Order: sequence, then C-alpha cells, then structure tokens
Amino acid sequence: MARTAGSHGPRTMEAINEAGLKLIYDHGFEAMSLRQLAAEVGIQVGSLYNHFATKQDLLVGLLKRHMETLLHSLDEALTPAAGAEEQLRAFVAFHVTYHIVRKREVFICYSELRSLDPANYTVIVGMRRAYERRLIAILERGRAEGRFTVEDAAVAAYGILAMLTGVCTWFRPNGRLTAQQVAAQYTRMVFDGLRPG
Amino acid sequence: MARTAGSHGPRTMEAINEAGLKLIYDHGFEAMSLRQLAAEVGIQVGSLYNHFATKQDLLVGLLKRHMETLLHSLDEALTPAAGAEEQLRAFVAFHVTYHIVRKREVFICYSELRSLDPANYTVIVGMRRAYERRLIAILERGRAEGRFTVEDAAVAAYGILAMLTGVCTWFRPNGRLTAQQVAAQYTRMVFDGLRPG
DNA sequence: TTTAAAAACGAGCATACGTTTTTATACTTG
DNA sequence: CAAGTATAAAAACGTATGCTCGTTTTTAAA
Repeated sequence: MARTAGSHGPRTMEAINEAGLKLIYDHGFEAMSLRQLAAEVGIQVGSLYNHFATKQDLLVGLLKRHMETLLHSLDEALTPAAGAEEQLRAFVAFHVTYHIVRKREVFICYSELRSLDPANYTVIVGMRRAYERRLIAILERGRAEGRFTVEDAAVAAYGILAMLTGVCTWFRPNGRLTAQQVAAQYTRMVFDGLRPG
Repeated sequence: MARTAGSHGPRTMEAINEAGLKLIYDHGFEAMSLRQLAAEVGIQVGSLYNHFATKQDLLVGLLKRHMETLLHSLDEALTPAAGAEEQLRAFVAFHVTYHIVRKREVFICYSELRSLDPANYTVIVGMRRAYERRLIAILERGRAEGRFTVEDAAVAAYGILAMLTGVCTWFRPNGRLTAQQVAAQYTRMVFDGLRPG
C-alpha cells in the first residue's frame, strides 16, 4: 500500500494539530503516544513524520501558534488611546472570554511547559511574559493616573491573571452562568480589588 | 546480594515519597520512570514493590496524604466562633503561606489529576471540593451578615482560590517580596474585591 | 536458638515507545 | 502523457517501560 486517494498535506497537518491538541489536553504530552495520534488522524505512525520532524516539534508548534494568536488578539481588543480603566475593562473581558473559548490551548500552554526542551521553553515563556507585561503596564498606568491602588503591580497582575485564567478549569458552557455573567462578576471584583484608597 | 544492613521499611517509604514528589513535580507522573525513582532512592527497581503495589498507588498515596494534611491544617487555622471577615482573613493567610511552603504537592495535586484512574480521581476531587466548600461557606456567611458583596459565591470562591494558588507558580523564597508581604497584598485585594455596597 | 517476616537484589518478562527506512501510490507540473 | 514530487503504508530499529519472579540476607519476635 502507499499514498491514499484524496490525501492532502495541509489538511492532514490540520487534523494532526487538532488531534494532538485533544490528546495532549486529555492525557498530557508525555502520556500521549504517536500511535494514538496516528489512529485519531486515521493514518499510520510513520506517516506522521511527513508533517513534523519530532514529537517535540508538534508540541512547540501548537504552543507557538497559540501564543501568537493570543498576543495578536489582545492587540486587537485593546484600543491604545483609551484610559487605564477602559483598557483594564477590555483586558478582563478579552482574557475571560478568550480563555473560555480556547481552554484546551491555554491549559496545555501552562501544563506542558516542562515538556519543552530549554530552547523552546525560553521562547514560549518569553511570549507569555510579553502578555503579562501588557497587564502590568495597564496597572502601572492606572496607578500613575491615580485610578488604581496597587502595591506591587507585578503581584497584582499575577493575581488577576491567575484568577481569570482559572475559569477554564471550572467553566462549563451549559452551566449555571454564561461567559458574560462570569466576565462581569470578575470585572467588578478586579476593579474593586484595585479601588483607590 | 539481598537485604542490606540497616534497611528499614518506613524510612525507605519516606525516601520513596520524597523522591517521587520531586520527580513528579520536575518531570510529570507519566514521564517519571520507576528506574529514575529507584536510582534517586538508592535501591533497585524491583525493591520498590515492597513498598507500593503499583505506580498509580504511589501517586494516589502522595495526593491523598497532601489533601488530608491540607484539610486538617485548615481546620486548625480557622477559629469556628469567629466572624466571616476574620475567618476570611485567616483563610487567605493560611492558603497563601501553605501553598508557598507545599508548592510541589499543590502543583501535582492539580496537574496530575488526569493521571488518576476513575476511582482515585473521584476521591481526590471530592477532597478538593470539601476544601472549596469551606471558602464558599465563609463567603455566603459574610454575605448573609452584610459584610461582603458576592454575586455568585462559588464563582467568587473559585476566583479567589485561583488567584491565591497562583503564588506557587511564581513565588520565589529569595525574591523581591516575602511570603508575608504577598499574603498581605492579596488579603487587601480579596477584601476590596468583596467590599459591600 | 529457632523461625518467620521484612526488605532488597538482579535478571527477565511482554509490551510500548519515538523514530527511520523502504517502497508504492497519488497528485502536480511541464 | 511523462517526470517528479508529495504523501502514505508497512515493517523494522533500538531502547525504555511497568512489573514479576526466585533468591538472599537482615531483622525481630518466639
């Protein structure tokens, strides 16, 4: 046997990425085998290597694409001219809804960092830092404008991010609350948590 | 060779637990091999099975012990007679410091849930729920007493827990801030985030 | 002193892993 | 239509895995 009818490189690659995302999310990167992955895609193990060089590359590809999308989407969500309060409001709304929609990517981007070899680790963590810095900058600006009370901007940012990111561990699309309701409640909590003294 | 001089069951078990904790934290449960574990402890692979039945049992043992300690320590930290505000203050301080000290146990207790087989998963998640309910109860009591503004107590609790738990991902013992400073800042943020009115 | 339990060794089991190689077929381009 | 490239199958590679086994030695109770 050999090449199957209707096979098409880019389409297979997308199927691999989707199946990889699912398997890594469900079982973890180390626990997911390439045989499982191949079965999920519907090809043989060896054929995977027409689409990536190593298992590690598959993971890095997924994480890098996710971080690029995240950073890019954030830029679109924030209007540069706006004040700190409006920017914070936009940030919270964006972060919560994005993390609900892309919950699997977000999850593996935190949990599989340790599966990255050093060079790749540096790259991904660097991108995450860039994202965090956006929020830190907003907080510092709000403090400078006298809008927020922030003892340590980085600590506050980490706290806010952790709180918001947490939604993707418990939020259920058909649960008691809608994404909007959650975003609204968290927005209020964040703003009150930063209210000027 | 056979039984080595001075060998002692409980002592070996403790060494296995400590080494297991370290290896699981560093590499993940699936990625850690029993050969690594045995080497770290200083015995042969087969000898591990004098101390646990399966690799899964090792993980469950670690997680169960951690959750029992966590729940028990919380009970000690909270004075039942106190008001909601005082209880919340005690909860935040306890949670932050405990999570800084036991950061490895906390981390694997979140990240390795998926490595548990169904029966064990149910047990551990049940214990975590019990912990979460403690905070939810405090929030609801505070709301009933008119001390806190809480739209949805569970959502608020999850948010607070995620924010506080986040410390163990970035806190460094010799970093810019002490554990007390972090706890103090987060306490203020939590209280302001729940301020009445 | 005898005996049973505890604890470790060290070899080996079957299986699974990531990866490579070879070969055959399907598309694509000239 | 022919040549070349893309894509997949299939089989195999060496290594690592969790776990079992028979055996041996130490420890502690009878």
